[in-house]
Amino acid sequence: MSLRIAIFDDNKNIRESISLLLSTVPQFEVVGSFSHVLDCVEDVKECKPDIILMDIEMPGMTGIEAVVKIKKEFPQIQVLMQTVFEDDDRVFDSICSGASGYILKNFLHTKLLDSIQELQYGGSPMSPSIARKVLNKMQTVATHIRPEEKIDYQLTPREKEVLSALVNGLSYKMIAAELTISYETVRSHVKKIYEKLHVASLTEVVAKAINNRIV
Amino acid sequence: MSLRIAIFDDNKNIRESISLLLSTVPQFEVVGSFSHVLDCVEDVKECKPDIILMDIEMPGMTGIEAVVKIKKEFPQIQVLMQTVFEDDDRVFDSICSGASGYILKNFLHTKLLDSIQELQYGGSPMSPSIARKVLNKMQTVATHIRPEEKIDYQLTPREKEVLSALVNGLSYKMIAAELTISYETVRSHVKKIYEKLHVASLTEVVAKAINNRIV
DNA sequence: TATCTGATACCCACATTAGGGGATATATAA
DNA sequence: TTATATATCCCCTAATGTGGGTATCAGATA
Repeated sequence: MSLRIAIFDDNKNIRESISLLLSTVPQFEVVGSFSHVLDCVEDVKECKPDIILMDIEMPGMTGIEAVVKIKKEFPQIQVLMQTVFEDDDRVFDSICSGASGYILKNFLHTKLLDSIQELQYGGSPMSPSIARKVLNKMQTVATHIRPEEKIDYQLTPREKEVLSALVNGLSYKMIAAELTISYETVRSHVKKIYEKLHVASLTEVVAKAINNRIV
Repeated sequence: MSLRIAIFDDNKNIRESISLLLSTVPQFEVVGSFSHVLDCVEDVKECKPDIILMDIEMPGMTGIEAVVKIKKEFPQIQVLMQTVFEDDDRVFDSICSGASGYILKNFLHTKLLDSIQELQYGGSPMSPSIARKVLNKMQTVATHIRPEEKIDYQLTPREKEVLSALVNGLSYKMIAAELTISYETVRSHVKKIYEKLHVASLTEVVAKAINNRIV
């Protein structure tokens, strides 16, 4: 069973040398080769690739934006980003866009064939330095979103209801109506919430509630 | 220049076969081989490895906990996790613990040597399926922390300053003092912000600002 | 039984924010 | 040269929130 591959790269030489390289593997079939991604969705619809090799820097629209569009239409297609750059933003954005692999161009000649096969078998080929960046990012992101602030403020169920209503922008009156309790009761709950969260204004409550994912 | 390697694995056969494998490379030197991690910090202090091969499942303390301790004391040491398991939690926890690579044991015989070298040169070796898991996690985490709705509300720089002060819980008075403008000016800005964000109360402003990461 | 907590409700006095105006100065764009 | 946008300031009234209390009642706990 052959594997259909499409190439997006604004450099003609690179497209051709990649094609040549791929042609050495019998089951690889280059079904499309494009110099820009302005019509990428149509192009992909036409040539129906299993795997796309996507350059990042291209005129008009970047490969990253293209991947977003393509993955939206054809989520099953695997995209391998290839670029000369390895700045954090590009790497991170590529991953978020839905790419399944990311290799630097100076690894192309030695690793491209392996990478494609790895993709095919459910792996995510990455150049070593990219893999390291990804892991580091994971670490910082994880310790950033997870940890600490998952303090338990010991809010009662009712207080949590009030709190989430507050975060949704309701006034005390509206909350009273919503929960069918009196305005004064809402006030009592809010006072308790203030105590428990150690804050002194509604805006602080809302900020703290959202940032600490209490609601 | 030789590379000092330590092994932590409760299975004696595995430790020995790894040692044997590593001994085929002249510049690799196995400086320690341990069946548990209960004294890992002391062990590491003693044998001073550059790289540690860490099994996850071990009696007493898991490899993941051990990595946390080791990286705290010796942050420059590179740790390669090796395990038969690839459930999301273990993988994710390992990465958060500070490991620089993660390979499955059934790849040990073919990939261990390459992996160690990759580590040495600043890469992060991962078995293909692990790499995929990591990328997927990144995607979900990323889309979770930076949710789409990055709508541009066209706030002016000054309005953004006011907004971020609001989110930090400051009152109009305090903001006025902070920005050295009058209370009334703060009010004017806030009015504008209300218009632009289509909201009608401070709490909504704060909630919207945080959720859409305007600030 | 006595005490505590969660949820409910009320009062008063004061502070702050909301909503409706209008005004001035400056720079930039049409 | 009018507009337009930004940033600044002011007034007044109504609505809402803040801080200090007190009180009832049910249910769990000591």
